[in-house]
Parts: sequence; C-alpha cells; structure tokens
Amino acid sequence: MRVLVVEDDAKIASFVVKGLRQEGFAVDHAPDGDTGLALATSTAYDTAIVDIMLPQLDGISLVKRLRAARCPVPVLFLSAKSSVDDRIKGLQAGGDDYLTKPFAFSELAARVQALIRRANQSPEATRLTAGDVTLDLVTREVTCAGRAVSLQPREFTLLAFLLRHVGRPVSKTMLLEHVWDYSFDPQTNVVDVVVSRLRAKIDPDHTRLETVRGVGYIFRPHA
Amino acid sequence: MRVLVVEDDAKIASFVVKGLRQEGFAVDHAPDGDTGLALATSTAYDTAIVDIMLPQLDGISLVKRLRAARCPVPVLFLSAKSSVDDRIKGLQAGGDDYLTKPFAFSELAARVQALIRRANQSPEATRLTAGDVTLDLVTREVTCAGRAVSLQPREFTLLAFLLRHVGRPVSKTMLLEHVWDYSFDPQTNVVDVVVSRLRAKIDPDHTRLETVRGVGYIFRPHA
DNA sequence: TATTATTCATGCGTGTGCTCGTGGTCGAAG
DNA sequence: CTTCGACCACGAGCACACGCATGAATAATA
Repeated sequence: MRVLVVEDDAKIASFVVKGLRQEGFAVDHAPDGDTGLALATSTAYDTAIVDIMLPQLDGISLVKRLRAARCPVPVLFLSAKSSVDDRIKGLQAGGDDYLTKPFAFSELAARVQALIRRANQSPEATRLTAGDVTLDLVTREVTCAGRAVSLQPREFTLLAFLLRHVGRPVSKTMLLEHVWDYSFDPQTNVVDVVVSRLRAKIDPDHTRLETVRGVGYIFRPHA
Repeated sequence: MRVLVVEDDAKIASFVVKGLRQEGFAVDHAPDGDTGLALATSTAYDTAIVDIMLPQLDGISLVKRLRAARCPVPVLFLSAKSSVDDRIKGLQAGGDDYLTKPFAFSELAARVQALIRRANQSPEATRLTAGDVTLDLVTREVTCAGRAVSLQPREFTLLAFLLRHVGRPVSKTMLLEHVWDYSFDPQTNVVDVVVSRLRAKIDPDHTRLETVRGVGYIFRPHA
C-alpha cells in the first residue's frame, strides 16, 4: 500500500511518515504542493494525505488539479482549521475525508485504512467489471474475454452505463438521457444502432447484452 | 455509521449530536440548509436528520434538491408542527420518516436505527412474492417453484397485478383497466387468452390461479 | 481538407398480442 | 337426471410493431 504525504511542517511530516511506515505502508513525502502534484501524477498511490496550508500550491488547488487530471487517488485533508466551511471546501474539491490538527496518530491510521478499504471496494472509482468484460474509465481501455477491444466514444459511454446497471434492464429512454443527454425522444433509432455496433464488438452472439422486448436492454455477465 | 444532523437550534442540535455519538454514530452537524446540502452531497451518510424550519434553505427544499441530485440518503424530518399536512409534504419531498418536537431521545435513536436497517436491506421493496412464485419488478425476473420463467410483457404485467391482489378475486374489468389500460370493454377475450398463456407457464394444473365463474380470477399462493 | 465518429434511412425478419372459432365446463331450470 | 345457455379454455393463425443490421449522409475533429 503506497501513501503520499504532502506536508510542509517538518515535525508533523516526520511524525506521520514514521508512524505510517511502522504500520507497513510505503510512504513518500512531498514538502510542498508542486512536488506533491508531480509525485501524485507519476505514481499510483493508494491514498494521499494532504495539508491544506502549503507553500506554492495549496492543498485544495492541488486536489482540484489531480481530479481534473482524472487521478482518482483517495485524499485525506489535514488542516489547522476545523470550521465546517473549510471542511466543505475540501470535500467539494474532491477530498474524501478531513482531519483537524492536532490529531492522534491512531485516528489518522484508522482513517487511512478506511479510505483504502473504501477505494478497493468501489470499483466505481475507475474500473467497471462484469463477467469477462472490463472497462477502465480512466485509461478508457476495454477488454472482453481477455483481449483488448477498441470502442468509439458513444459505444464506450453506453457500455459504461450498462455495466453500472448489470443484471437489470435499462430502457431506451434511460439511455437517451444518460448516454446521449437527450431529455426527449429524438424519434430515431440511434440507440438501436449503437447497441448493434457494440454487440458486434463485444457480444456477437447476444449472450451478454440481451434485449428485453418492449422494455430495453439488459447486460448479463458471462458466467 | 455516519449521521448528518441539520438543525439550527443550538440546544436541540447539541442534545441530538451528543446522544447519537454516545450511541456510536459518527455525527456531523450543519446549522443551516446550505451547509447541510453541501455536506450531504459530498459525504456518504447513512442517515440525515433534517429540521424543517431552517435559515437560508428550508428542510423540505433541501431534501428535494438532494433527491434531484440522486442522493438516496434516508431522511428523518424534525418539525415543531405535527399537522398531517406537514407530514405529508415531508414524505412527498422524499423524506422517509417524521418526528415531532418535543421528542424523547430514545425515540429518535430507535428511528435512526430503523432507517439504517431498512436502507441496507431495501432491495426487497421491488419484489413481489406469493407462495413459490416470485416476481422482481426491477430485474423482471420471475421464478416459480425455484426455476426461472420467462414471461412476455403482458403476461408479466398481469402476474404483477395478480400478486398485488393475492387471495382476493380480480374481475376482468379490473384487469382490462390496470393491465391493458382500457377504460372500456373491448368485447373480446384478450384477458382469457393471456391468462391461459400465463397458466401454461406458471400454473399448468390450475391450482394457483383459479377462475371464479362470473367474477374473474383469484390467485392463491401454493401452501 | 482528410479522417473519424455519429446519425439517418431503409428493408427485412420475428416476437408479440390479438382475434377467431371450436370444444369444454359449470350451474340453474325443467 | 337431463337439458340448455352462458361462460371459459386454448390452439391456430394473422398482422403489426419492434428490433436488427447495413450503407449512405451528415457532423465533428485533426
């Protein structure tokens, strides 16, 4: 488990880094926001602990940039201020948790564990899977039965939506709304066409992506 | 278990927050609607306790916005008024429960527990069962005596209606109205035909779906 | 402009729902 | 007990809407 600590206060940083290493984590330390951003974008961390008050690039902006760069690492903010306002700003910027200084190390360790657990349990973060089909929202890679498949944007979005609703039928109206952003019925067969093309690529014999007449489609994972 | 308390009255808020913490909940507090909305949309709470009378953004509007943002957190409303009207408004806005001030803390704790329990087991809401026949309205799966049965749309709607009226006879007129959306008698035997097909699939020996001559049909669960 | 992605338009195949008609069942009256 | 009429069951067949696939046209992107 790799953890990144972005903290400028040397005492706190060393206290946190040592403690986490004793817990068995591989820990990297960045003393300022720019270094933190560089490390976070170049390495796959399981969690980042980010101080809000930082030289050069503050913690909130750092995380905003991470999210803009599609980096899904769970972030725990550290802050001297405990105001609800700050907390909200942090969470809105894309943070996952918030801890106020001073804090007990055991508290920090517990939250880091929780973040990692949550991230591992929610494939929602980046990777969707159903049976032998996988789809990575970040790298946009799709595999089916082990081999890579290249999808067009619409096909990709459609498959992602289907994978989020595995085992339950999705209506054409739902698809038009969430894959096409139409709030009305365009009176055409766009959906049918893209479904047809998607099938040709990942399900030629219609065993995964079944049609439910009069209702819509349903994605069933291949045993 | 994380709980959000949105309450502007400091005394009540502290009373509730302390009590819930003693019960082992992780509690966050928002003193007004805007703050509550921000917290609720950025953190995954297991329950939200929301006062109706709030500064800035009132409780009802708050919950409406939450629902519009597809935030499914169970909501318990608090209110000084106990009128049926208010209660209805609350539930219509997407609330799950309603408590009138003043209330005993034990009462509140019990309801919060109930809400969390209900939310965790909720998928049952979409499933109709009678004897050895089950029907899932969401996945559209139907089983009879353990094995899966595939139904056509009309048959599915018909069975769903029958399961909602288990043990009491339903007339053909009722069926035409609720399964076919006819408000008149089409002078044909559509109902008979579809009933016949349904029987062939889930009740070949007429022991579950009996006919009541001159009246209609009645579904009796298999012991 | 060249290239890719998306949408439109068309014809075909088929599942679905409906009607029809026959034969069966029930119940009340003779 | 028999007869008769009304009601019901269900197989067969038809028509239509729905879904599918494909190529052409348009739009977006480089």
